[in-house]
Amino acid sequence: MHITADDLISTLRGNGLRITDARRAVCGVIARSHGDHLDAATIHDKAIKELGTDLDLSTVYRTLEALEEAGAVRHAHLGEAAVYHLSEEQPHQHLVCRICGSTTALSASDLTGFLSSVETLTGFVADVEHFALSGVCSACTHR
Amino acid sequence: MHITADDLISTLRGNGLRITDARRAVCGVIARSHGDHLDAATIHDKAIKELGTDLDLSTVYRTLEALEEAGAVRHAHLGEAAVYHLSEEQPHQHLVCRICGSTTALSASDLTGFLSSVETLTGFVADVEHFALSGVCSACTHR
DNA sequence: TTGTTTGCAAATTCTTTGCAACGCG
DNA sequence: CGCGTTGCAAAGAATTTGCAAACAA
Repeated sequence: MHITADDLISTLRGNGLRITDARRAVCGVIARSHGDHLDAATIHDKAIKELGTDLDLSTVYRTLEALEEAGAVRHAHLGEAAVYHLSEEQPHQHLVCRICGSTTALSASDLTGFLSSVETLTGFVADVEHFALSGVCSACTHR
Repeated sequence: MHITADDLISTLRGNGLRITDARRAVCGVIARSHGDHLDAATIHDKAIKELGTDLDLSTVYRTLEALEEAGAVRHAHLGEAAVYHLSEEQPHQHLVCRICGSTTALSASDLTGFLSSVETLTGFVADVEHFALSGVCSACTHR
């Protein structure tokens, strides 16, 4: 089942945090972002639209931090800015083309073999989600 | 054979660039860094020692950019700051522990299988070097 | 000489932080 | 009411850029 804004709000409340309009807006944006990975600036813009009033970027960062501490949200580094997404999404490796900037995803099932061999070899439990893999996409290769 | 400072200097000269004390110092630092991945601030410090006189950080960045454009040097993102290294070094994946910050390397041979399957699946030619893989090292797992 | 480089300082980009006012519970 | 939250403005950290002076070729 999909996570809703209310689920996120409940998570915050469950962690003893107070519920404000700012947090409701950010939770709404994240909940509706399913599949997308948004950076703080984008979340900020969308939250302002959702809210009607203004909202400080630092509040967005603080809310994302709270959601991340609560385990509901995670962030990844695909390029310059960090992008945030629900932690329930299934892990996938991002492949970012250094030429055209496009992002391709590699599903979890295509990664398991690699990850278990990494763990066997080094004892390292990798979080593929966190950093993108840089490279050249097939379209740019054929040019 | 190992790349020397003079090789790097020749590369720059070959690209029509002028040779200055600043560039000689940066090339020297990079050439002697074999195996290490240094960030701009570290290269800056070492270059100043090598040079005796002062040297601006922006000059270090510009020299690294020139070396990178010439194809002699590449950079990777392991943490906050970018790190630079000779491009002749054999590709290896960096595994950075998000708990203790330690870095483990995974050799090229352990990666070929994974990389070729990525290419088969998506047509994406990955540059494992560029971004580190985040995760938890075995020492931190056992704690 | 002359077009490149450099140092310096300021601008940028993303993110964090201090603090007084504000508002949820 | 009391303490968590917010907005604001400023601090940071890494990197880039504009410009006039200095310098390699």
